[in-house]
Amino acid sequence: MHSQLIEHIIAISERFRISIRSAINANELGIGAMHVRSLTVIAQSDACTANHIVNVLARDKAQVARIVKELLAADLIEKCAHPEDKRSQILSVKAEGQTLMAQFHTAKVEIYNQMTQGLSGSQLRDFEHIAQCIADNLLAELNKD
Amino acid sequence: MHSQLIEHIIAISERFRISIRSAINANELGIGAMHVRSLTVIAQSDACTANHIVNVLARDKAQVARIVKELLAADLIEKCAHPEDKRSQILSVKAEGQTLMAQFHTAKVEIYNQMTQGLSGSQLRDFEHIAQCIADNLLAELNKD
DNA sequence: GGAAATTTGTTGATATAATCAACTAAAATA
DNA sequence: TATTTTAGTTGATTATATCAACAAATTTCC
Repeated sequence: MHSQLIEHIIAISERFRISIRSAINANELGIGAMHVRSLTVIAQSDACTANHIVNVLARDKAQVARIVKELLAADLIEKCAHPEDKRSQILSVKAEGQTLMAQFHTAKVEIYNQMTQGLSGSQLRDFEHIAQCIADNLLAELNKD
Repeated sequence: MHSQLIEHIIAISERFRISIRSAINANELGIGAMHVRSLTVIAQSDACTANHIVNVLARDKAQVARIVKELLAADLIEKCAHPEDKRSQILSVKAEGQTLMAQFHTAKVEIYNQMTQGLSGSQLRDFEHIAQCIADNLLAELNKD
Protein backbone atom coordinates (compact mmCIF):
# COMPACT_ATOMS: atom_id res chain seq x y z
CA MET A 1 0.00 0.00 0.00
CA HIS A 2 1.64 3.14 -1.10
CA SER A 3 -1.53 4.51 -2.53
CA GLN A 4 -2.61 8.03 -3.18
CA LEU A 5 -6.05 7.34 -1.81
CA ILE A 6 -5.88 9.76 1.04
CA GLU A 7 -4.33 12.51 -1.08
CA HIS A 8 -7.27 12.19 -3.46
CA ILE A 9 -9.70 12.43 -0.57
CA ILE A 10 -7.99 15.52 0.80
CA ALA A 11 -7.94 17.05 -2.68
CA ILE A 12 -11.65 16.43 -3.14
CA SER A 13 -12.64 17.99 0.14
CA GLU A 14 -10.42 21.02 -0.41
CA ARG A 15 -11.65 21.61 -3.91
CA PHE A 16 -15.22 21.19 -2.80
CA ARG A 17 -14.65 23.74 -0.06
CA ILE A 18 -13.19 26.17 -2.59
CA SER A 19 -16.14 25.68 -4.91
CA ILE A 20 -18.64 26.21 -2.14
CA ARG A 21 -16.79 29.28 -0.96
CA SER A 22 -16.87 30.85 -4.38
CA ALA A 23 -20.60 30.13 -4.54
CA ILE A 24 -20.90 31.83 -1.15
CA ASN A 25 -18.84 34.83 -2.08
CA ALA A 26 -21.11 35.29 -5.02
CA ASN A 27 -23.86 35.71 -2.47
CA GLU A 28 -21.75 38.01 -0.33
CA LEU A 29 -22.20 37.17 3.31
CA GLY A 30 -19.80 36.93 6.19
CA ILE A 31 -20.15 33.19 6.13
CA GLY A 32 -17.89 30.23 5.37
CA ALA A 33 -18.17 26.64 4.34
CA MET A 34 -18.60 25.51 7.95
CA HIS A 35 -21.61 27.77 8.32
CA VAL A 36 -23.22 26.13 5.33
CA ARG A 37 -22.58 22.67 6.69
CA SER A 38 -24.03 23.66 10.06
CA LEU A 39 -27.03 25.28 8.43
CA THR A 40 -27.68 22.07 6.55
CA VAL A 41 -27.56 20.06 9.74
CA ILE A 42 -30.01 22.43 11.41
CA ALA A 43 -32.37 22.20 8.47
CA GLN A 44 -32.21 18.44 8.28
CA SER A 45 -32.84 17.62 11.91
CA ASP A 46 -35.90 18.61 13.81
CA ALA A 47 -35.28 20.07 17.24
CA CYS A 48 -31.61 20.66 16.47
CA THR A 49 -29.39 21.79 19.31
CA ALA A 50 -25.82 23.07 19.19
CA ASN A 51 -24.73 19.79 20.67
CA HIS A 52 -26.39 17.90 17.87
CA ILE A 53 -24.26 19.80 15.36
CA VAL A 54 -21.21 18.99 17.45
CA ASN A 55 -22.01 15.28 17.18
CA VAL A 56 -23.03 15.19 13.54
CA LEU A 57 -20.10 17.20 12.23
CA ALA A 58 -17.68 15.99 14.90
CA ARG A 59 -16.41 19.51 15.59
CA ASP A 60 -15.29 21.23 18.74
CA LYS A 61 -18.18 22.65 20.73
CA ALA A 62 -16.44 26.02 20.97
CA GLN A 63 -16.27 26.18 17.21
CA VAL A 64 -19.94 25.30 16.89
CA ALA A 65 -20.93 27.86 19.51
CA ARG A 66 -19.30 30.58 17.42
CA ILE A 67 -20.79 29.41 14.17
CA VAL A 68 -24.26 29.38 15.74
CA LYS A 69 -23.70 32.85 17.15
CA GLU A 70 -22.77 34.11 13.69
CA LEU A 71 -25.72 32.41 12.02
CA LEU A 72 -27.96 34.09 14.58
CA ALA A 73 -26.29 37.45 14.00
CA ALA A 74 -26.78 37.02 10.26
CA ASP A 75 -30.44 36.36 11.00
CA LEU A 76 -30.35 33.06 9.16
CA ILE A 77 -31.50 30.97 12.11
CA GLU A 78 -33.32 31.55 15.36
CA LYS A 79 -33.27 29.81 18.69
CA CYS A 80 -36.05 29.09 21.10
CA ALA A 81 -36.15 27.50 24.52
CA HIS A 82 -35.92 23.77 24.76
CA PRO A 83 -39.10 22.62 26.49
CA GLU A 84 -37.36 19.95 28.53
CA ASP A 85 -33.88 21.29 29.09
CA LYS A 86 -33.12 24.84 30.07
CA ARG A 87 -29.46 24.45 29.20
CA SER A 88 -29.97 23.91 25.50
CA GLN A 89 -31.90 25.81 22.93
CA ILE A 90 -33.52 24.58 19.76
CA LEU A 91 -32.25 26.01 16.52
CA SER A 92 -34.30 26.45 13.40
CA VAL A 93 -33.70 27.98 10.02
CA LYS A 94 -35.45 31.26 9.34
CA ALA A 95 -36.92 32.31 6.04
CA GLU A 96 -33.72 34.15 5.07
CA GLY A 97 -31.77 31.01 5.83
CA GLN A 98 -34.11 28.92 3.73
CA THR A 99 -33.64 31.24 0.78
CA LEU A 100 -29.89 31.08 1.14
CA MET A 101 -29.96 27.32 1.47
CA ALA A 102 -31.94 27.01 -1.71
CA GLN A 103 -29.19 28.98 -3.47
CA PHE A 104 -26.53 26.78 -1.94
CA HIS A 105 -28.43 23.74 -2.96
CA THR A 106 -28.33 24.85 -6.56
CA ALA A 107 -24.60 25.46 -6.27
CA LYS A 108 -24.11 22.08 -4.63
CA VAL A 109 -26.01 20.24 -7.34
CA GLU A 110 -23.87 21.98 -9.91
CA ILE A 111 -20.66 21.04 -8.14
CA TYR A 112 -21.93 17.52 -7.58
CA ASN A 113 -22.69 17.15 -11.27
CA GLN A 114 -19.27 18.43 -12.20
CA MET A 115 -17.43 16.17 -9.83
CA THR A 116 -19.30 13.04 -10.82
CA GLN A 117 -18.87 13.45 -14.55
CA GLY A 118 -18.09 10.22 -16.31
CA LEU A 119 -19.13 8.06 -13.36
CA SER A 120 -22.04 5.67 -13.41
CA GLY A 121 -24.78 5.52 -10.83
CA SER A 122 -23.58 2.22 -9.50
CA GLN A 123 -20.01 3.49 -9.24
CA LEU A 124 -21.26 6.42 -7.18
CA ARG A 125 -23.37 4.22 -4.95
CA ASP A 126 -20.40 1.94 -4.32
CA PHE A 127 -18.17 4.91 -3.75
CA GLU A 128 -20.50 6.49 -1.25
CA HIS A 129 -20.88 3.23 0.59
CA ILE A 130 -17.14 2.70 0.87
CA ALA A 131 -16.60 6.33 1.86
CA GLN A 132 -19.05 5.92 4.68
CA CYS A 133 -17.33 2.73 5.75
CA ILE A 134 -13.95 4.49 5.85
CA ALA A 135 -15.39 7.47 7.71
CA ASP A 136 -16.94 5.14 10.27
CA ASN A 137 -13.69 3.23 10.70
CA LEU A 138 -11.82 6.44 11.39
CA LEU A 139 -14.49 7.70 13.75
CA ALA A 140 -14.38 4.48 15.75
CA GLU A 141 -10.64 4.98 16.06
CA LEU A 142 -10.95 8.56 17.25
CA ASN A 143 -13.50 7.56 19.85
CA LYS A 144 -11.22 4.91 21.29
CA ASP A 145 -9.59 7.49 23.58
CA MET B 1 -29.09 13.10 -5.57
CA HIS B 2 -29.28 14.24 -2.03
CA SER B 3 -26.43 12.05 -1.00
CA GLN B 4 -24.05 12.28 1.87
CA LEU B 5 -21.10 11.56 -0.36
CA ILE B 6 -19.33 14.84 0.15
CA GLU B 7 -19.95 14.84 3.89
CA HIS B 8 -18.26 11.45 4.07
CA ILE B 9 -15.31 12.75 2.08
CA ILE B 10 -14.96 15.79 4.32
CA ALA B 11 -15.23 13.58 7.40
CA ILE B 12 -12.51 11.27 6.14
CA SER B 13 -10.05 14.03 5.39
CA GLU B 14 -10.67 15.73 8.71
CA ARG B 15 -10.33 12.56 10.70
CA PHE B 16 -7.21 11.64 8.82
CA ARG B 17 -5.74 15.05 9.58
CA ILE B 18 -6.55 14.59 13.27
CA SER B 19 -4.93 11.16 13.29
CA ILE B 20 -1.81 12.45 11.58
CA ARG B 21 -1.63 15.39 13.95
CA SER B 22 -1.79 13.17 16.98
CA ALA B 23 0.97 11.04 15.49
CA ILE B 24 2.95 14.26 15.01
CA ASN B 25 2.33 15.56 18.49
CA ALA B 26 3.64 12.30 19.80
CA ASN B 27 6.87 13.23 18.08
CA GLU B 28 6.74 16.79 19.36
CA LEU B 29 7.79 19.19 16.67
CA GLY B 30 6.50 22.58 15.63
CA ILE B 31 5.00 21.01 12.55
CA GLY B 32 1.53 20.37 11.19
CA ALA B 33 -0.19 18.07 8.76
CA MET B 34 0.64 20.35 5.82
CA HIS B 35 4.33 20.08 6.63
CA VAL B 36 4.08 16.33 6.45
CA ARG B 37 2.31 16.45 3.11
CA SER B 38 4.95 18.82 1.76
CA LEU B 39 7.76 16.72 3.11
CA THR B 40 6.28 13.71 1.35
CA VAL B 41 6.15 15.59 -1.94
CA ILE B 42 9.77 16.65 -1.56
CA ALA B 43 10.82 13.10 -0.83
CA GLN B 44 8.88 11.63 -3.73
CA SER B 45 10.05 13.96 -6.47
CA ASP B 46 13.61 14.40 -7.52
CA ALA B 47 14.72 17.98 -7.98
CA CYS B 48 11.72 19.30 -6.10
CA THR B 49 11.18 23.06 -6.08
CA ALA B 50 8.74 25.11 -4.03
CA ASN B 51 6.72 25.60 -7.14
CA HIS B 52 6.46 21.88 -7.64
CA ILE B 53 4.84 21.57 -4.23
CA VAL B 54 2.48 24.38 -5.15
CA ASN B 55 1.38 22.42 -8.21
CA VAL B 56 1.16 18.99 -6.65
CA LEU B 57 -0.75 20.05 -3.55
CA ALA B 58 -2.58 22.90 -5.30
CA ARG B 59 -1.82 25.33 -2.48
CA ASP B 60 -1.08 29.00 -2.47
CA LYS B 61 2.58 29.76 -3.14
CA ALA B 62 2.73 32.03 -0.09
CA GLN B 63 1.61 29.14 2.07
CA VAL B 64 4.20 26.84 0.55
CA ALA B 65 6.96 29.41 0.97
CA ARG B 66 6.26 29.51 4.70
CA ILE B 67 6.05 25.77 5.08
CA VAL B 68 9.38 25.38 3.29
CA LYS B 69 10.90 28.04 5.51
CA GLU B 70 9.75 26.16 8.59
CA LEU B 71 10.97 22.82 7.31
CA LEU B 72 14.35 24.43 6.71
CA ALA B 73 14.35 25.99 10.17
CA ALA B 74 13.52 22.59 11.67
CA ASP B 75 16.49 21.21 9.77
CA LEU B 76 14.36 18.58 8.09
CA ILE B 77 15.18 19.64 4.55
CA GLU B 78 17.90 21.59 2.80
CA LYS B 79 18.00 23.65 -0.34
CA CYS B 80 20.67 24.02 -2.95
CA ALA B 81 20.97 26.11 -6.05
CA HIS B 82 19.11 25.04 -9.13
CA PRO B 83 21.70 24.55 -11.87
CA GLU B 84 19.54 26.00 -14.61
CA ASP B 85 17.39 28.58 -12.88
CA LYS B 86 18.71 31.05 -10.34
CA ARG B 87 15.20 31.93 -9.17
CA SER B 88 14.36 28.53 -7.80
CA GLN B 89 16.15 26.23 -5.42
CA ILE B 90 16.07 22.49 -5.20
CA LEU B 91 14.75 21.00 -2.00
CA SER B 92 15.80 17.71 -0.53
CA VAL B 93 15.06 15.82 2.64
CA LYS B 94 17.88 15.68 5.17
CA ALA B 95 18.69 12.70 7.37
CA GLU B 96 16.57 14.10 10.23
CA GLY B 97 13.68 14.49 7.83
CA GLN B 98 14.11 10.93 6.61
CA THR B 99 13.96 9.64 10.15
CA LEU B 100 10.83 11.60 10.84
CA MET B 101 9.25 10.46 7.60
CA ALA B 102 9.89 6.86 8.49
CA GLN B 103 8.00 7.45 11.73
CA PHE B 104 5.17 9.13 9.88
CA HIS B 105 5.09 6.29 7.43
CA THR B 106 4.52 3.84 10.24
CA ALA B 107 1.73 6.03 11.58
CA LYS B 108 0.22 6.35 8.11
CA VAL B 109 0.22 2.61 7.54
CA GLU B 110 -1.51 2.18 10.86
CA ILE B 111 -4.15 4.75 10.03
CA TYR B 112 -4.54 3.32 6.57
CA ASN B 113 -5.10 -0.15 7.99
CA GLN B 114 -7.65 1.18 10.44
CA MET B 115 -9.60 3.09 7.86
CA THR B 116 -9.73 0.26 5.36
CA GLN B 117 -10.93 -2.38 7.78
CA GLY B 118 -13.56 -4.64 6.29
CA LEU B 119 -12.87 -3.53 2.73
CA SER B 120 -11.51 -5.79 0.02
CA GLY B 121 -8.55 -5.02 -2.20
CA SER B 122 -10.73 -4.60 -5.24
CA GLN B 123 -13.08 -2.29 -3.38
CA LEU B 124 -10.13 -0.13 -2.44
CA ARG B 125 -8.75 -0.11 -5.95
CA ASP B 126 -12.13 0.94 -7.32
CA PHE B 127 -12.51 3.52 -4.61
CA GLU B 128 -9.12 5.04 -5.27
CA HIS B 129 -9.80 5.15 -8.97
CA ILE B 130 -13.14 6.90 -8.54
CA ALA B 131 -11.65 9.29 -5.98
CA GLN B 132 -8.99 10.28 -8.47
CA CYS B 133 -11.64 10.77 -11.11
CA ILE B 134 -13.66 13.05 -8.84
CA ALA B 135 -10.57 14.98 -7.80
CA ASP B 136 -9.65 15.47 -11.45
CA ASN B 137 -13.15 16.62 -12.33
CA LEU B 138 -13.05 19.23 -9.59
CA LEU B 139 -9.57 20.35 -10.56
CA ALA B 140 -10.63 20.83 -14.17
CA GLU B 141 -13.47 23.00 -12.92
CA LEU B 142 -11.20 25.13 -10.73
CA ASN B 143 -8.82 25.68 -13.61
CA LYS B 144 -11.58 26.91 -15.89
CA ASP B 145 -11.10 30.46 -14.57
C1' DG C 1 19.91 43.14 -28.27
C1' DG C 2 16.38 45.06 -25.44
C1' DA C 3 11.55 46.07 -23.80
C1' DA C 4 7.68 43.66 -22.06
C1' DA C 5 5.59 39.81 -20.10
C1' DT C 6 5.95 35.64 -17.38
C1' DT C 7 7.70 32.73 -13.80
C1' DT C 8 9.59 31.78 -9.06
C1' DG C 9 9.74 32.89 -4.73
C1' DT C 10 9.32 36.17 -0.55
C1' DT C 11 6.90 39.02 2.68
C1' DG C 12 3.00 41.61 5.11
C1' DA C 13 -1.53 41.76 6.31
C1' DT C 14 -5.64 39.52 7.03
C1' DA C 15 -9.21 35.96 7.09
C1' DT C 16 -10.93 31.51 8.25
C1' DA C 17 -10.83 27.32 10.79
C1' DA C 18 -9.56 24.60 14.64
C1' DT C 19 -8.02 23.72 19.42
C1' DC C 20 -7.59 23.93 24.42
C1' DA C 21 -8.82 25.33 28.92
C1' DA C 22 -11.67 27.54 32.16
C1' DC C 23 -16.11 28.53 33.41
C1' DT C 24 -21.58 28.76 34.34
C1' DA C 25 -25.88 26.73 34.71
C1' DA C 26 -28.89 22.93 34.37
C1' DA C 27 -29.65 18.07 34.66
C1' DA C 28 -28.74 13.41 35.88
C1' DT C 29 -26.94 10.20 39.19
C1' DA C 30 -25.79 8.09 43.16
C1' DT D 1 -28.54 16.38 48.91
C1' DA D 2 -23.82 15.98 47.13
C1' DT D 3 -21.38 14.68 43.10
C1' DT D 4 -20.92 14.06 38.43
C1' DT D 5 -22.18 14.82 33.86
C1' DT D 6 -23.98 17.53 30.09
C1' DA D 7 -24.84 21.86 27.19
C1' DG D 8 -23.18 25.87 26.06
C1' DT D 9 -20.16 30.19 26.37
C1' DT D 10 -15.93 32.77 26.31
C1' DG D 11 -10.81 33.89 26.00
C1' DA D 12 -6.54 32.81 24.26
C1' DT D 13 -3.92 30.61 21.04
C1' DT D 14 -2.57 27.90 17.00
C1' DA D 15 -3.05 26.21 12.30
C1' DT D 16 -4.39 26.92 7.80
C1' DA D 17 -5.50 29.66 3.96
C1' DT D 18 -5.85 33.91 1.08
C1' DC D 19 -4.68 38.18 -1.23
C1' DA D 20 -1.79 41.73 -2.82
C1' DA D 21 2.55 43.80 -3.51
C1' DC D 22 7.11 43.05 -4.58
C1' DA D 23 12.10 41.56 -6.41
C1' DA D 24 14.79 38.91 -9.32
C1' DA D 25 15.52 35.69 -13.00
C1' DT D 26 13.81 34.00 -17.24
C1' DT D 27 11.26 33.85 -21.41
C1' DT D 28 8.96 35.96 -25.32
C1' DC D 29 8.65 38.76 -28.97
C1' DC D 30 9.87 42.61 -31.81
